[in-house]
Amino acid sequence: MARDLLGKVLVYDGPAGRRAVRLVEVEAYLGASDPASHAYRGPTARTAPMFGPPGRSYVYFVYGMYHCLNVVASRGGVAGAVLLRGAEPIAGVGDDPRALAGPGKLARALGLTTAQTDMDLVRSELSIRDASPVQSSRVVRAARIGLNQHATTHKPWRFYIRGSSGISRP
DNA sequence: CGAATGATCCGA
DNA sequence: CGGATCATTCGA
Repeated sequence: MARDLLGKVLVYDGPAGRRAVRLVEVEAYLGASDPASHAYRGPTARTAPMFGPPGRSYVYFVYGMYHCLNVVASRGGVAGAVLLRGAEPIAGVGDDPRALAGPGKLARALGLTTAQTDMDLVRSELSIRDASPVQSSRVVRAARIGLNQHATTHKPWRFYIRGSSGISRP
């Protein structure tokens, strides 16, 4: 579940060395039942990772200048992914959480591009590691951000840690 | 092919 | 609120 990614540590051992952050904001996207999902209209070359096994990365390029990182998390055999939207600095990304507040900024701070799509997030240079669970009382559940009206489901599939400074929008 | 569009961000 | 800026997708 998307919510369970909160508090976990994302590590990228890239060309610039180790970069690590603590996830504080995520959004869930389903497949055919979710008009806002890239998997809504079936598989394409770009969205192929979303239809593969869970626990891998799906990175896409948008607006001609930003990359966004997702964790593939199919639900009962149905395509799905979790968009990583915000984090707090741990190592190698400076010390300003605002530089990690937003999916485009997060991917940029880590140095991720579509070259890092479809990677094994358990055992590769891009990985997610367990951390102590975040208390439910610290988690806020809300509507997702940035979707056009038609794709908006109004379902509360955005999760973030209350009070964190690495959040894109309170 | 050509055109429209977008899970964003920044600055005015 | 609009501009930047281009890979991807869809229709002809």
